[in-house]
Amino acid sequence: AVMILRSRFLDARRKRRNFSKEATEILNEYFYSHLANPYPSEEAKDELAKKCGITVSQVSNWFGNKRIRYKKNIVKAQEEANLYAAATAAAAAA
Amino acid sequence: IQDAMMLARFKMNNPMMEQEYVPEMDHRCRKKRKPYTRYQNLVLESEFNSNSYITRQKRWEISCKLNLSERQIKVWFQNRRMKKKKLQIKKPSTG
DNA sequence: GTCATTTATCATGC
DNA sequence: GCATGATAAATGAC
Repeated sequence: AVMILRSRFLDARRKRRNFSKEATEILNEYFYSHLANPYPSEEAKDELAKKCGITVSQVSNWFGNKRIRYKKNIVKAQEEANLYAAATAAAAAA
Repeated sequence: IQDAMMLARFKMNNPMMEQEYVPEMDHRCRKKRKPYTRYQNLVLESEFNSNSYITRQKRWEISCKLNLSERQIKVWFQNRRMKKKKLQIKKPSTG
């Protein structure tokens, strides 16, 4: 028996509020315009935090989540693309 | 369509997709993150409360008691110290 | 050792 | 019901 009792009942800090549309827009604009290297410097994080009205830690959190979740979607799309690629290759060979 | 172009551009050069161009793929052997139990956290927090830096001896003891590797104990204390620092910056009053 | 990350999980918003 | 922000394990650079 795996009784995984967790000490989450003391985690009242996980109070989360969505960012404003403007902030999300600014962050997304930076992310997609730096897609080849979506790792903002500390200075860039400071500026983004000021523009978005959030903390630098929140900016780091946002980019961390954005990178991993974007990559996951890309991986799924890649599998799909490979599937289609294999099908078209088989069709071409035949 | 448009996704294919974006995908191609993404795969071209991106540090996020290291597995695309790194021959030796050590990233796939990465240990899956597994949350610790309430008891494990209680023991670890208790020890951290007495000392933020754990000794080799106590690390071995706790490792046996909690069925965790010494490396996991070490990493837990490292992360816990970072957490403490972040909390102190957040609320410096009577930290 | 610190510290910015990756990744999974958690907790909430809607 | 997932999207999203925050946190907890785990890795790697330095």
